[in-house]
Amino acid sequence: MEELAESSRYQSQKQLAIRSAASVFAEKGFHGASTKDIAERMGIKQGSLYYYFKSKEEALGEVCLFGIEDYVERMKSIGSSDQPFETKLMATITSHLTSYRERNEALKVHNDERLYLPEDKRAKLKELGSRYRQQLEKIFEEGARTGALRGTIDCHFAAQAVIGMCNGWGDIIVREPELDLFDLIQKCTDLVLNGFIERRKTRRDGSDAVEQQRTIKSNKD
Amino acid sequence: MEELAESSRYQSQKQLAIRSAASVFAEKGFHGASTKDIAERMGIKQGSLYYYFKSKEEALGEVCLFGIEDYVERMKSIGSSDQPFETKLMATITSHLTSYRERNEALKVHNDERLYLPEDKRAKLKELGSRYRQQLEKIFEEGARTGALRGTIDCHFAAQAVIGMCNGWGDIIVREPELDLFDLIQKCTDLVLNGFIERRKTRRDGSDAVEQQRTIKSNKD
DNA sequence: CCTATATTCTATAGAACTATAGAATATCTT
DNA sequence: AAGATATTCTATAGTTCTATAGAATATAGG
Repeated sequence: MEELAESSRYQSQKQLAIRSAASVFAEKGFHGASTKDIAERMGIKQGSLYYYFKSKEEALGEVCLFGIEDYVERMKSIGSSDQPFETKLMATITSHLTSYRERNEALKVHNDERLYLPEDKRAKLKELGSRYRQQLEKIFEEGARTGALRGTIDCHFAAQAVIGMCNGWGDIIVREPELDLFDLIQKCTDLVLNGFIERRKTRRDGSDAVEQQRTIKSNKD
Repeated sequence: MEELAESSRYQSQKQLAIRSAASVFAEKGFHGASTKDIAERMGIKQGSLYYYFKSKEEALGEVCLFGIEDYVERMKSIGSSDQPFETKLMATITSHLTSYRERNEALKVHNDERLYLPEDKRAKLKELGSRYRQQLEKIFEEGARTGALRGTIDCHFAAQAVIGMCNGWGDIIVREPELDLFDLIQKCTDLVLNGFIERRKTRRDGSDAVEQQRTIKSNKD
């Protein structure tokens, strides 16, 4: 009688509260956003907001964690699916980029405002992020085992680089609603798989021509 | 007699003020950082800070613009140098990643706190960022012209993706001082040039085998 | 309609923060 | 040393913000 009351109009405002907070945090940053701003966006008075959150930090916490579990879960199911490496990679990139459009404010906040979170939530968020990265790392490791990847690939690096690149598109995706997300997903996947350089030229010597990757001259020091 | 007084101890504190502000902004965010925090990190009292900045926003502005022109300039000189595409790309990645270690707080602030800047500085920063991206885009375009790049590469995408990936390493570079930056630079360059997948298998059919890039199956809809 | 519960409101205490003014001290130049 | 300039300090006005308490209103179920 008190656990789940989905049917009534009661309780239904909590999600609106989280979304309002997310949107104001995204716009003004955590400290720039006042509880008055959030309440007004939600259509209530400043004091009333404390019915939903017992502090501003808690509001940020709920915003940051809102839906993130699902997101990590999705990553996990991609990893354990039966698809070839290329497909898993593309699915990951799809999931990551798409989520920016689906829940833009929340993710933007998640990226920028971690540091204002109370310690426990920050730890949880860090752990979820780490789980997410490890999941992707496993996909790369499997790709390496099955020979889909070049042997020299550092899987830890690879996972981090892909996540970084995807996050780099986050702001742009949020700012430019007309951007063709599917096109972007394909290009990102293509970059990660194939890189940018041409490989037309065939070897002149009779060697095995196992690798045609170009190496780059070090210009260190 | 009033323009340049480099030798005296006067004037020398301004840079410290900017660095202090940068470091506190990076830690706590713009609104989270109080002028008291900044002053204390600098070793002076709160009120004294206003000798250097006439407002907190101005401090943020100086932090964000501090050194950025040089940075964009360096990018330009890379672009106009006489090196092959691969070298230019690596130089870009080197410059970008190295700058995080050199001036970590300032760049972190630059990424996160743009939105609190007064309009004019924000515009300037946006313009500098845009110049930076265009410069990199030109390098890609030249690579495409000379045949170093695959014909299908979208240079605008490419520039943005590389910048995004580099920024993704920013936090990590700042947080982990023991990280081997040169190793990271090489891996990033390698990824962008070659991608991750193996290309060992040679074609069975007698075709020209011009491209061995794998394409990925669309799983849209 | 009545009771219980959920939601919102008003009003405010108390804390923190920005920016300014003017006095005080330090450093430079001659 | 003396005057000029640069830097820092103290003290404070005025503003804004968070969080709480308790009253008021809305909704649900019998």
